[in-house]
Amino acid sequence: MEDILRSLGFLCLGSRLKRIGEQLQADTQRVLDRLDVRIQSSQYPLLAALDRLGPLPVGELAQSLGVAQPGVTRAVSLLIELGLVEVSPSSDDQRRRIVSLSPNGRRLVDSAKRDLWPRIEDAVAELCADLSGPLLGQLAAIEDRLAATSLDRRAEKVRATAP
Amino acid sequence: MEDILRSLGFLCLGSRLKRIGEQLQADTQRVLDRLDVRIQSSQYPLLAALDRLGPLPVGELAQSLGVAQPGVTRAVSLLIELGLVEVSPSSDDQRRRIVSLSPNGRRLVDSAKRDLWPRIEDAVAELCADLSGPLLGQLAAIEDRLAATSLDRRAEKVRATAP
DNA sequence: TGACTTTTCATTTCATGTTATATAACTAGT
DNA sequence: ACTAGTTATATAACATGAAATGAAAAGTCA
Repeated sequence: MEDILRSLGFLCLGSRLKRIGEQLQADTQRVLDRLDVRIQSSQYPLLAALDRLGPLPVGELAQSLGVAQPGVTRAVSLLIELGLVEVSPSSDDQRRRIVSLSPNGRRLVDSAKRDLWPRIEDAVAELCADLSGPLLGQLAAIEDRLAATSLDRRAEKVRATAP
Repeated sequence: MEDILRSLGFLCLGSRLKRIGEQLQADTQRVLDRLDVRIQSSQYPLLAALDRLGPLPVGELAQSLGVAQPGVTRAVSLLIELGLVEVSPSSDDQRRRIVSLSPNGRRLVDSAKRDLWPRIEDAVAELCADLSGPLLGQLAAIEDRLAATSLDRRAEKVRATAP
């Protein structure tokens, strides 16, 4: 069965990037599910941003993640319910709501930095190893490699071989 | 403002690919809006698949597009409402619904192939021109170029310079 | 032939992105 | 200090992806 997005090349690059990205996220989610982490893989970038940059107002968080502000507002509400982040009003500007990691969120991030993220990063790095040349060719290689061995299988192998 | 997804590299490659893909699609949508084409840019791959492969049942359409079947069912319903595709039952298997371009859909695809798609393809090709080396570097270059000149602006320029 | 399994598609539910808009707080100009 | 504009966030409406589930048709096998 012909892969239309691949055949169309540059014309459908947007759809194709989205498709590959979604597959990577879905595979990452499977890794999380297997480890009984109960958050969505897509929430990690927000937590990582708070970890890296410290407490931030909603708007700056959106900017640093490169997404629209309503998406961050919604994600923050969800993470508050899960008890992973907290919000406090800014002292000098009552409109701003400063988002920060809660103690539980801190623990989650610390353990992810130690145990989870390196594994995923290694799996993705392995997936992209030795790629070079034009973008479309690299994307095709990634798709082929993913079809042969999904990212979550790779993540297991990485763990198995790491000391 | 630090771009977290970029800083995190391979760890958030999935989110990053999605983000770039969404931006490309949004820019493409702006090109369509300006030309008063009233369909979503994300519908074009489906129409292109029917154009390239001829009438197809829903399942094979989903497979050739690399998306899940419910997405295709929904997109087809929408395109039927717009009068761009038609569905007919398969003669030998009553479960299958064969999707094909309607006369209006045929006209839309033909005009897009002539006027629209080459312009978008050229703009994306220009966006990705002269890229080489590691994937993350190419993605960063694409993001930087898009930030400097959006894809819809590039599409206009391409048209302006083409004879 | 009749019961069980598989296949195909539709529907539902949910996650997450967008844009548009409402509201509250801040800022400036008179 | 009042009015007008701007900014920060929340909310609503919509688009689109996935997974789970349901229902009908086809296939299989005793």
